[in-house]
Amino acid sequence: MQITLPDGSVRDLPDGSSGYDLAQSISSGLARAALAVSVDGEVRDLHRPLPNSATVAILTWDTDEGKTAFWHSTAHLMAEALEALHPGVQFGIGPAIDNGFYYDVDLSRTDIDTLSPDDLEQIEAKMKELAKQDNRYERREVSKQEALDYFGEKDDGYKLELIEELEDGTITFYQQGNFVDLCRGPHIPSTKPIKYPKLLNIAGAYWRGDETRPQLTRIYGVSFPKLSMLEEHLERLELARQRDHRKLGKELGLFMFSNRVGPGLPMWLPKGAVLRETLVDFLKDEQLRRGYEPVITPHIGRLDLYRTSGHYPYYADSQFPPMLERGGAVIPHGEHPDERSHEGHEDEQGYLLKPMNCPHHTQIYDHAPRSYRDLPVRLAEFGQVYRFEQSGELGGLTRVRGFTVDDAHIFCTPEQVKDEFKDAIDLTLLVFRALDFHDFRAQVSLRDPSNTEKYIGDDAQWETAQAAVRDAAAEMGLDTVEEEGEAAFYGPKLDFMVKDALGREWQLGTVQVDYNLPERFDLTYIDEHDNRVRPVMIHRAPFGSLERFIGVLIEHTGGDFPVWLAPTQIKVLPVSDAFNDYGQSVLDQLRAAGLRAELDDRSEKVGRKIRDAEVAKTPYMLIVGAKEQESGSVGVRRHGEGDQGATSTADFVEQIQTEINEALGR
RNA sequence: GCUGGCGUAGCUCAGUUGGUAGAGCAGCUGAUUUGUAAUCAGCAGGUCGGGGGUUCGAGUCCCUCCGCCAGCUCCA
Repeated sequence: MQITLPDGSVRDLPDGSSGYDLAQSISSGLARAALAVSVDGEVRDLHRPLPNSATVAILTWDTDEGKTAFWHSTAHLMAEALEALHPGVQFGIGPAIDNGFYYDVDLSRTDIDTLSPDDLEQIEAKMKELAKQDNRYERREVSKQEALDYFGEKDDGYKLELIEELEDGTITFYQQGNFVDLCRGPHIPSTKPIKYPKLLNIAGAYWRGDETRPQLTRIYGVSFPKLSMLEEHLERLELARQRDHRKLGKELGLFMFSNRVGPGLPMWLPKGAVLRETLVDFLKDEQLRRGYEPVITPHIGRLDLYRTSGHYPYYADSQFPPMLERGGAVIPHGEHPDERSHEGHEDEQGYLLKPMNCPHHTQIYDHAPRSYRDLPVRLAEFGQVYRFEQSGELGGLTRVRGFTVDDAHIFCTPEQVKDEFKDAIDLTLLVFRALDFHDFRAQVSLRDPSNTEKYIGDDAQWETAQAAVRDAAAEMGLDTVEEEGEAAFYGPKLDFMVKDALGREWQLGTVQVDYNLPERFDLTYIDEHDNRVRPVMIHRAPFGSLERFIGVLIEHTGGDFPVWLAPTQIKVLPVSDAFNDYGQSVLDQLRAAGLRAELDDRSEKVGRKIRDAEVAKTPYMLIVGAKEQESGSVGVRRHGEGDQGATSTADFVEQIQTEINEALGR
């Protein structure tokens, strides 16, 4: 048989050889490291016979596919261990994920109701014991009937449901030891390399992701062939926890929550408020250059406003309940206001805390007749909005109930849409660059074609809008991924996704085209032929929300903000009380130059002052003592880098201002 | 909202089988006057998340509510 390797070289092997034979023929080292093979692009078990002529790549631990096979095999091993310890356990699905694997299990027929951390240790121990038996992962093709018969007795409908959906003739079982699972594979050759499994946590997960179906117990884990790899992995997890924005936000005094104020309602402490306002000023400045006009609108609006926009009552569950007008509420006889659903009644009057700013902005656009000569009209507002997120979804600054959108709505002619959309992308990229967000994903969020009634607007509008988003992204040279079903209910979006310290992806910046709201609010302008026509609306928010953005920013920087953003940029540290006056004069100079500086005039040793400033992640420390006082200079120390030597105060000011301007691209 | 875990001083955490709270840091006071990551001493600080129950006695056990965390579901 002729096997082609990815590098183009050809190997001649005896007919019927497996991937494992191929690996061995290359080198024994590679054979030991081999986890699976890719045959003409399809990932397969190492010990399956190869076709007579194929391109075969050996997949090792260094490849995603290799890791997937390893972790997925660990999931089977865990299932085997669990079944041995708790007979009667039923299994849902157990795939490999980015960083390990999980298996969903139903314990209802077993001797236990729930799993505790102690149980996990016990399962882990059993896994190690079973792994040592070095059982092969055996693949077996089975008929549908055979598959149904096998699981018929032991399964309340999980595997059976999966089997029902499969075509007869495509079904395979995998068995290692006494454990048999429905599985498409691939798997590693045997259990032996799974020496260091680690079960990390337990959570609930709905069967097939459907909240109306039973909730299973999901066990997350990871595994490695070497102890050092496991240790390194756990260390990385720990480092990620160190960068958690909730932890750093507390330590650096940036923001807080209060049970009395309410869950999901962040409050900004002085340092955090400075950080946030600096970000706001940065964007305001840039928007001014790009022809945006600031507006300010109230936090509430009449229910009718949202009836027109389509938000009320259809999104009632994710809004704070409406404030009904005194005497204006129409409450059916016998119904207590507190017991009413949030959906309300068509003719009741009242106000809603705004879940978004768009409806208000349409009214600003509409307050005066608009000419094509006026367009585009770009209305910008850092608008605070409120959404009643489900309690279990709240978390730190990344998912809150009250947040600030760096919102702008651009009203333009259909011809201007593409350029305006591109400029909004450009602005978003500028923001990302200024903050060193290089690792983001641009996602074109389209409507779900199989569920179009979730969205407002007709098909033609959607087609036009989706094409506009695609084109603009392509022309800006963005590498995009398309996701169906991720659109806003009023239009498609281009979303910028960034990961947090734990690898969870968050939507930050967003640009959206909207042909619907102008229609609903009957917005018009007079075109060059004196006709009243519809403008197109573009929604855009480079940060997305300040809260979420800053949460992710904290995790990216680990709290080491660039100088232009640092709440305290400089700390002046006199070596003793005798130099507090000189320190004060340095502080005055820094502040006069517009820099955010503080003086540490405590009766402490400099070592202590430096330590405190370092822990607070202050970018610059200026040590002042006799030498400096005499020559009018400062001893510069940079956070994390140590002593930078002495320089005149004026030179230092100039140097730091240059650094700031460069960071901002000015 | 669901499943599981957690909630002790401003922060990080101890608290044995139930016998009515303890440390370090931070804070305050005093001493020290300091040259590139923690000076010393003293003092003060807690309805142990809230409420209810069991008990002679509850931070420890039970119920309930609130909040936080992980995941699921959701996310205009």
